Amino acid sequence: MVEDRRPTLQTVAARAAVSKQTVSNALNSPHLVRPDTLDRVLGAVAELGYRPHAAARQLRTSRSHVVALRLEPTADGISGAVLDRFLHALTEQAQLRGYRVMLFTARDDAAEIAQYGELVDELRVDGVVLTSTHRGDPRTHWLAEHGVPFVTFGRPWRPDGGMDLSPAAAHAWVDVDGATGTRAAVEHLLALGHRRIAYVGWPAGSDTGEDRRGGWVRAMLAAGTVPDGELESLWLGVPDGAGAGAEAAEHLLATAAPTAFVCASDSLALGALAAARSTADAARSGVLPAVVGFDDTPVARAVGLTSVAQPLTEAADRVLGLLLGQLTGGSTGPDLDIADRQVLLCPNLVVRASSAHRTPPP
Amino acid sequence: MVEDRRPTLQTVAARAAVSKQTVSNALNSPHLVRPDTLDRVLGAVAELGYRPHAAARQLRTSRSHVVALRLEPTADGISGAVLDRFLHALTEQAQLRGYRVMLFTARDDAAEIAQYGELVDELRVDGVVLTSTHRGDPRTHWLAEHGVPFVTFGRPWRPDGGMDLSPAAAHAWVDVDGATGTRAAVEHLLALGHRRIAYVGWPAGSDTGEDRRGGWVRAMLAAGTVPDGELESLWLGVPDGAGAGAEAAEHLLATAAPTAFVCASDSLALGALAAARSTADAARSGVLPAVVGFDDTPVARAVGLTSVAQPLTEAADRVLGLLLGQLTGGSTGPDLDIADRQVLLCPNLVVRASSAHRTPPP
DNA sequence: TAGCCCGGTTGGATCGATCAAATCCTGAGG
DNA sequence: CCTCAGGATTTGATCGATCCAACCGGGCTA
Repeated sequence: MVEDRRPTLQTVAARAAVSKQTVSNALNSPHLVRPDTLDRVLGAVAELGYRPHAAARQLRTSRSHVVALRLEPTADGISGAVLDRFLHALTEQAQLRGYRVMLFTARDDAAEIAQYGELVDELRVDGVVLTSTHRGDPRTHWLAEHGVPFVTFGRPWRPDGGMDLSPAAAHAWVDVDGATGTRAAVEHLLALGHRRIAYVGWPAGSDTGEDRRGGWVRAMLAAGTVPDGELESLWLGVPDGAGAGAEAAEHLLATAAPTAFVCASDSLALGALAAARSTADAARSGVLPAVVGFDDTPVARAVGLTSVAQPLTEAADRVLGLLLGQLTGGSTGPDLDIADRQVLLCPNLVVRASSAHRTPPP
Repeated sequence: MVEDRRPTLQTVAARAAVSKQTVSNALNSPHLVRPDTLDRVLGAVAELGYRPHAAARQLRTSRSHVVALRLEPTADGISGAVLDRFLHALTEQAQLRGYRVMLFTARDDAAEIAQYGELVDELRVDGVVLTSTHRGDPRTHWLAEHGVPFVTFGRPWRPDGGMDLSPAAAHAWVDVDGATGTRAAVEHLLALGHRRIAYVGWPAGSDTGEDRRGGWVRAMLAAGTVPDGELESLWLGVPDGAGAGAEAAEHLLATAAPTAFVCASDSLALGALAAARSTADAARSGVLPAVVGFDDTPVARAVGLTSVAQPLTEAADRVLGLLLGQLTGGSTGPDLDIADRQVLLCPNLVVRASSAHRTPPP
């Protein structure tokens, strides 16, 4: 309550018997200040508990040291936790580097762009982090056109589903290689002796989905444990959710007799697990099909589900690194080679009880 | 790319042939401006796409229109989703009212207070939203002493576990009445015919835990379906987590023969559900004990678990209402009656398959 | 000794908005 | 015709920091 009043540069300057400019230099460019003056000034700063006024600084420098992130509209599924953990890591990393994260929400891409307009025009944020990139994403184009520094967590996808390599899409991004994740899952199951490994994923049209399915397809082809022609009957694409996952798994069990499932998400996997259990119970065979999920959400941990974990902390780290590179390097500086601005991280498999047993049915 | 340069008040003023002050008035106090001038000015604003510079405004008014929220250190459990949904709602509400949410993290209370110091001293935020209040919380005292407007999501708890009613704790808060939630759960189960309803909660020492357990105790005493003396043997306190929940439930099933479980969290409930299933299987009785969780996390939805849902959207709404009331009303204005600044919301029960069957074992 | 360079320091202008007070208008009243 | 009240508008100062150009004193060269 005894708050006299915020100390300003002027206050500190008076205290240290120098001009305010010298105080500013002491804090921002210490090498310009003579050592003894520096000590005196820093002493005064400490005594008074001086902190620069963010708005004043920003007004002059037009850097806010804030980055914006859109909070997805109530990610209802279990996988909502993925963005959540990414957000954590991002906030932590930002803080470490002297930046802060500001949130906003938007119902759709158009609304999101409107928000960008607001945030950028008001000069509230220096840069933007985008998640959930999708085909023909209008947001990246808008940002690029308006010269807003940004990095996406997610690859730029072309309308046809491939990766967009056009100049407009040549922005910095970080992503996790889903295909490698599902491939690792398949190989893990192969090593356990499974041969007929099914895949429960999403309907065609989802980029991330195709990515993950691709890993399964290639790993299965490479293994050759199933005739190539039969592969098509070993997978199903359904909307995300435990219920849909259960139905899909049941159907596959009935029609294709797999001994293990690789799933595109933990929600699907949770359903598959339930289906596997009830079927095994019904048959009284006692041998449970193995199940592997994706995203390593808290649920996976809770129910002992093997899952592919995305390195979210590292992703956040890299995203922020790239973004801050753009901010400090400036557009004039020698740009990083494009390859260095596009990062593909490898996920890793967390093995738990749902795939621990070594005894696939014959 | 054709960005001429941000329009400023001056630009707009020139365009509308008035002084910049008039433009400012047109935007902030339209009633001071003659209707025809107002039109002209607003026209110019629209044409130029003018947006006030947040930092400049803040420098003058010392209001940032930003509120701070601490992101808990990777809430690993399933219940992390609670804060997540609260965060969503808060961001949305804030945006609706012209505010934004800024995040930060802190390892512990001390670090959190340090962050407050930074955010407040730099005048980055106008107010703070606190979550997870606990006994003898040092954060509220710090904020109160430093005259920082804040609202907590969570009641102020006394060191002895009661509610803190001391002047220092007379701050604005919003919370959800856990006791009412567990009571509703019990009554729901009673209506289904259950009589021996067990409780799986956390060890004594958690305020929220005591709150929730209290609801169960009172509801059971009121129902009188179990001799008062036996109540103590019908509950267990264990650390949060599905594993612990399963063990606790198994133990209770073996020692106290309950036909239903009320749990302090969805994680515990998930464990209880698993225990219930395997025990029922073992006995081949075919009748599953009912289970009710708490928090209505996505997992509950996924596995069909009845759960007590917190009205998080409303909570966020009220929190923001209280906070903005402090900000705009100012400390000079007639303070709200204390009763109006402390809001206790009622959760509601979402009934799903885990408690839908009408046939408790005899 | 005058002239120059240079590290260290200083005063003043500036960023873009708002606040406070002065000024301009306009119509009513004397 | 002049005064005056009152609203509408403008002028000038201000928030707190950084940028820029000028300044100062000493060491060096010529």
